[in-house]
Amino acid sequence: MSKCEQCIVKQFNSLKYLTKEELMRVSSCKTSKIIKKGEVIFEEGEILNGVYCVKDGICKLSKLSENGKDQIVKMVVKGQLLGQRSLIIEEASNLQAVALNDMEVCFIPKSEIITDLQKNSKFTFDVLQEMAHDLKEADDVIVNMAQKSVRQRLAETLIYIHQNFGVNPDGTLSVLLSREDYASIVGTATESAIRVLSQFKKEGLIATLGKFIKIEDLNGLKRVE
Amino acid sequence: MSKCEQCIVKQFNSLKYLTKEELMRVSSCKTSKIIKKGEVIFEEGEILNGVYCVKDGICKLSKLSENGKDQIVKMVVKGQLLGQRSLIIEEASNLQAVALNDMEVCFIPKSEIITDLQKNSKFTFDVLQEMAHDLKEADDVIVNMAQKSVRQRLAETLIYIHQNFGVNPDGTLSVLLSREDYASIVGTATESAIRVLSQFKKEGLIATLGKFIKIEDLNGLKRVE
DNA sequence: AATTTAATATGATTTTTGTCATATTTTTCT
DNA sequence: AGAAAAATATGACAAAAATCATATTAAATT
Repeated sequence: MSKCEQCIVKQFNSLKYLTKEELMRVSSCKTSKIIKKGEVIFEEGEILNGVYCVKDGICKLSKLSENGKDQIVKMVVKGQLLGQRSLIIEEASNLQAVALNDMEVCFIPKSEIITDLQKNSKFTFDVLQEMAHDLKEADDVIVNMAQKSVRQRLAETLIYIHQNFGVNPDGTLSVLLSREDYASIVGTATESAIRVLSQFKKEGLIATLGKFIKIEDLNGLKRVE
Repeated sequence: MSKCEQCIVKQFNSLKYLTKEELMRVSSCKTSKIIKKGEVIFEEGEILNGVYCVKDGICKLSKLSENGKDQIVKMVVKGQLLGQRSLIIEEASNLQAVALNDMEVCFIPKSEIITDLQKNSKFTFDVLQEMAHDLKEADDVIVNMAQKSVRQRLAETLIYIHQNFGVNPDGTLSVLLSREDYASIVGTATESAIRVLSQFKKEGLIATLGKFIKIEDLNGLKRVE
């Protein structure tokens, strides 16, 4: 199995602040996992016994609302950690994680990482910084959810994905989401998401190549009201 | 001026993990402030040079949406810290803080607290835990905003205030909010908030005593759909 | 105390979004 | 390849919420 010390992925997350010794210890007890598209990584309410380091792929974090609909709260990509929060507050996960495409993740047991979290202050502070950043982003999502129209939210979602997760060589969004996923990010009915995307297409803001979406007019999308 | 070492308020936040020496240092450079109801503690976009420890009173944290409406994202009460996030990520505040009643706060300069944040691992870890908790709460708010009706959100807001901020001797909610504030928490038009509250009153779920709101039927509120 | 201003309240109407029904297309499975 | 299932699309209608108008009440100011 590959070693954490040499793993390029750790450069993108807080693990880069572990010392060589700490990394070797983590490396020796981590387990690598392949997760297929659509598979559940962990369930809402599940007690996590460690964190996942995403080596490849992307997943969605969602929460089941009382009305039975899933709400996607965040997407986690290659390079990021998954499940730190539950570990830190020692509670069951309040989110479900599902792979959006085939993934490769490393699982690091709680016992190995928790000491670093309490001893290595650089590491802890970096986790803290990332969490502060996530919180800021969450606040922005709250404001958008509360104040903007479905049309605006969907436009912004497309822009967000474009900017944060990149595009394929042909310019289509590299993250492939179903209409239901889009609805679940925006917090609307699937039919409404479909309708708005069709509208965007008619207006020339986006184009679809098979299942893929391509942003044709980024500034136009930014102007959507 | 009173001393942090003896201050009861610190028991409710991460400052309790500072050592006696650290506390004395903090105490010697903190400044105490009285903030009147309605006054701005800090503005959105303002660069904070420290954190506030709330000794008494309550304030709202809000963000101005692009459509010109304020969205209240969180309320901070006596015992809690204010402004940690901006300090941690070293960015301007993305929220505005306004006192909801007369407040007493202590301002701790950044320079004094940042070293503790990087050296005292117990302190850092506690801040991390609080932030993880806030993030979980923020996720729940996102789901509620996205999936629930204004009626439901307002009912839940009343319950939240009741449970977290307590009641006066006569049973009315101790936090006094305008209808506009309620609208701004729930993310709706002021008229809609007023309408729903009137409806709740007609249904016997709440009563109003002057400007104060009293929950008459907690279980009924919980059942609101 | 009288006047102005702000907050609360309510009706009428429009806009936005959700729901249900039903095609049509695409994917999956045997 | 062909059947079954799932995803996408669109129309018609209902429900929720926003907007605009206008009272009414309460608070602040002189």
